[in-house]
Amino acid sequence: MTELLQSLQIVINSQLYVKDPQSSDLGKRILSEGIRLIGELGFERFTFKKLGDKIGSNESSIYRYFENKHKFLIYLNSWYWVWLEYRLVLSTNSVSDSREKVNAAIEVLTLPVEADAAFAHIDEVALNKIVINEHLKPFLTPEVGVENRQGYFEVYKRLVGRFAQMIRECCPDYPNALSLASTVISGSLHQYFLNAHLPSLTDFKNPRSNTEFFKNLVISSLNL
Amino acid sequence: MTELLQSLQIVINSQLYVKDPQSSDLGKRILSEGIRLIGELGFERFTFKKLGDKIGSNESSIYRYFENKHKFLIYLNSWYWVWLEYRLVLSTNSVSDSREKVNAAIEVLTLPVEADAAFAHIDEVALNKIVINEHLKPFLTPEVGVENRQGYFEVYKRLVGRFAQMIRECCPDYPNALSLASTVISGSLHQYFLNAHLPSLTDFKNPRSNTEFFKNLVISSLNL
DNA sequence: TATATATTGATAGTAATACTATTAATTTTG
DNA sequence: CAAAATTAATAGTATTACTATCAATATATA
Repeated sequence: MTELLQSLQIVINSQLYVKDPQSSDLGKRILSEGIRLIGELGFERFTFKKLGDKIGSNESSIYRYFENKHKFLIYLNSWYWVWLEYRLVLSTNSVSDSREKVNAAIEVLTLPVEADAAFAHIDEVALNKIVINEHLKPFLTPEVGVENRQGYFEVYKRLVGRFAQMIRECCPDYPNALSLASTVISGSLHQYFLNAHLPSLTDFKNPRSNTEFFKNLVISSLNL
Repeated sequence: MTELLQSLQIVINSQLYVKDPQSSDLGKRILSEGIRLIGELGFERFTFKKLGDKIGSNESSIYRYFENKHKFLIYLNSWYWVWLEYRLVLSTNSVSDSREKVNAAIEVLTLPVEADAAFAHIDEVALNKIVINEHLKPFLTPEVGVENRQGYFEVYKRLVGRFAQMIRECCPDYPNALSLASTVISGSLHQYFLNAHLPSLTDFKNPRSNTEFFKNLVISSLNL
């Protein structure tokens, strides 16, 4: 739980920012309006200049918080993963049956997000939309190896690792817990994306049916 | 089979190019060196100017074949999907047992690619590497809906649909054939990516173990 | 073979982007 | 109230993703 409590403050790898955006008013406006603007424009069209205009501030001021927009995106994704890990632990911690625990985990990882009043400057629903559309972009660059070594993806790896551990506890002989965990987490986001943009590639009818698909996938893979 | 033979010529949606690159020498050099250069630099750093230099030609000449590099990437991905569909049908057509057919399909869809001498100007192995790294980029843009309506992703959808159909024939009651098909195709590429760049997120040891993971996933989901 | 036509190459130019640098104005803090 | 920190405004740079124009060259046809 120590690890969890540490993350409950949503502490993000300090290499991802120049100045902690959660430490000032301007910083928080950068986060909240940045989330809104990326959701609106998509990440490619989003620029610090547009964000500066939107918050009645200046491009150069935003650069004092984030080195570049790539790191800004990784920051937002990291925030989301830490928050999701926190919700994952909340929902599974008290569940003793290992199979039920895996089911509870899949619900948190695949069901739609609801706003969390605990973090006023972050609209988790809007952030979830960004993650659905953009979560792979931090990875899909030639620098992924270097950035991984610098720990930019630590929190995502921790989330996958935690879910994989639950799978292992459920079924110690299953040899692909990590692959299954990463397939579910990334795959579910992908299904949401397909449903929104390329619906003929999915059977997604509603979030519940998607969750049942992944529950069935996991439970039957583990021969339960 | 008509559909297959039609694709055997690797006919690509003509909206994706200005002038058919398979119709001239320069066009073929654009394809073969373009594949090499994107593989080397990654798609973001790749430019038509650099490609022009590399093939001893000019930026402006490449623009006479492709409107922009985004369409060039979709073209390359489309080429790959048509070729994969062709190999998929070759490997499954003569298999009568529906379960074996699904297994054969998973092999084609997840095992590494080997060079195909039938298409001299395309290095399929290098193209496969590009698809692993970049196949989601055509989708992850705000224009995905429009481009989908223009048929840019037809061949990918046909491939997913064909695999889904095999799943249905294997198990008519299974309600998520499309989701399962898209999860396997996209998920396997993702596992290759993770193995290359973020290996702590996967159990991938070798291509064969990855294929077994997806076979197990499908077969157990279908209760076979 | 001459000539029209299509293809390719070279050069220049534009608007937008992703920044950096500098300095001035404002706010915070001690 | 003065010093320090923060923010805003402006200007500037290199690169990118193109477009436009025109010259050179290859090819097709009469």
